[in-house]
Order: sequence, then structure tokens, then C-alpha cells
Amino acid sequence: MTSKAGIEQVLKEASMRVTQPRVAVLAAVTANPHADTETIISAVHEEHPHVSHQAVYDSLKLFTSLGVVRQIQPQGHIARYETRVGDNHHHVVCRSCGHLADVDCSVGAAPCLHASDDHGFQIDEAEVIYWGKCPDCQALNS
Amino acid sequence: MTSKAGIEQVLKEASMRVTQPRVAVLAAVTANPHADTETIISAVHEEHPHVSHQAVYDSLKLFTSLGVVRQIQPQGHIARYETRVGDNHHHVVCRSCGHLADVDCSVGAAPCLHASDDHGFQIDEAEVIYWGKCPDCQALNS
DNA sequence: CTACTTATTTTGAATGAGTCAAGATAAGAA
DNA sequence: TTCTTATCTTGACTCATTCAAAATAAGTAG
Repeated sequence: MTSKAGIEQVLKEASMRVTQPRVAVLAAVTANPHADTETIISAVHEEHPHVSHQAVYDSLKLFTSLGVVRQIQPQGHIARYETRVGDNHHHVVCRSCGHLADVDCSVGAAPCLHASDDHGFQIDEAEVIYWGKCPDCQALNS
Repeated sequence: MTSKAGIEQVLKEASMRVTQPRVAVLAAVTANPHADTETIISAVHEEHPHVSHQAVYDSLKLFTSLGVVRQIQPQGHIARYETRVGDNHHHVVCRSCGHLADVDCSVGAAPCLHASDDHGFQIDEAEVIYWGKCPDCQALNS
């Protein structure tokens, strides 16, 4: 569902006004999984050079709060975004280059969701980040 | 091992020069688990008002790189530090107030370490962050 | 114990992702 | 077509963190 119509549909269903900047931002996130804000801004500018960075930040924040996109922000890296939401998948991050990839959880649908002692917290999500070295960086060092 | 002698011992064993700022920073992190940098700076200043924030940042970075302290930085929050390292425990974070607590992993010694598809990454750590609402914030909303 | 080398620290400026605020614009309703 | 107000543009600003150069002090050699 990467068509413009499909994207407008998503916005409407989430009760958002369908504006050019929002359509462009959501299209950019869809077309560039795991892109950071600057990349998204650049992508948006290709077709809509006039869209402000602030509109992009606002849109991303709104999308995130409505669950339309997911924000990922590993330690020491800036925020990245993806449209794959609601399936509780996780990520691997390369310690060397920051490269990021999706990982389905191995243990059923809600992995690791049970903390041994939750300290009275109402837990609603378990976020898992795997740290390691990507194939490219492994090759460089050997 | 929160004594000054114990802390100096830790520094020496990690081949670090034993300097006043470093001793003060490590003592502060030990005494204030999960503290952010500003809190650590304040704590250090109580006994050593002259220590610069830069020295604190440098020390924390060095300690982290040597595995003497661990840095935690949940989405939307600034960095926090703790001296409990090497036991691969995880954290719960309150979505409302940012309160943070330790969680031992429920599934043995290296939980979730096996990604279903590692994309060729050499994975060395699985970081888990549980998100939810702390007891205090639950009480406020009910 | 004293001098020396250089890792650390201090000082003060700079960076940069992200936010704030006010006026201008345009999406959707009437 | 007009109107209301959510959204966008513009441009300044925040603040955790980093950079750089000169000053200091930890550990070493004499």
C-alpha cells in the first residue's frame, strides 16, 4: 500500500487531515524503512521542496503517537522510523556502522514480555535491541 | 565496595590513572544508581566543587568503554548510569515519569539472545527495555 | 625526594537533533 | 464560496553533549 491513495486512506482512517506534507512524509517513511529524519526530509523535498523540516518533525511525531509509524532510537544514534508496526518485531544494530535490520522475535508473539520482577509496573511493551557487527563490518576487520 | 579504597582499586584494575575526578564520579554513580549526568555532576560537586562537567563526561565515557559502568538511554530520555554490570539484567521504564528500575531476566542467563534471523550479524548482546507505568503514576491516574 | 612526560582536567566555545512560538496558509465543514 | 481552526512556514532557541587549547597533576625515572 505505497500508493498515494493508500497513504491518504491511512491518514483518514487515523482521523488525520490529509495534507500534502503528511502524505509526502508517510510516503517517504514507507519508501525508506529505517530512515532518519534528515533522510526523510530529503526524500520529501524531492517532490515537495517547500515542505519545512518542522512539518516533517510534526508529522513524524503525530504518526508515532497514533501508531502509524514506529520510532527507533538505539543508544548513540538519532531517531529512525518505519511503517512496520503492531507486529512486535525487534532490531539488530551494528556497533560499528549503525546499520539496522529487522528481527522477528523467536519466542512466539509476545517474547520477553514477562519480567521476573516487574516492581509493580504495568508493562505494555518489551523492546529488544540486539547489538553486534553487521556482515560488511565483519568483512572489513578480517 | 563503595569505599574510596575500593573505588581506587577498581580504577587501578582497569588500568586507569587514579585521579580525584574519576574517584568522585565513580563514587557518585555507585551511590546513585540510574542517575543522569546532571545528578552525577551535582553529587560530585558536593565534595569537589571544582570538578568540571567535562571531566565528568570524560570519566563516564571512559568507564563505559571499559565496562566499569553501564549507560542506559531509553527513548526520549537523557543518559543514565549504573555500576551493576556484567549480569545482563534489563530495565523497566515508566512512560509517564521516566522512572527506571532493574529487572533480572526471567529466561536464564542469556535471554532473547537468539534472534530468529540474525541477518548475518554477529550478535553479542540483547538489550531489553520494558515499557509501562510505574506504581506512582498508576495511582495518580486512578 | 625532585624533575619530567604526557594523560587528564579546566575553560569556554561550538554542535546539532529536536523544540518553541507567531503569523500565514489551506483542509474540511457549513 | 466562506469560515473556522488545524496545520504549516519561518526563524529563533534549547540543552545534552562534544571539541579544542592551554593549564594541571598522576605516575615514572633518576
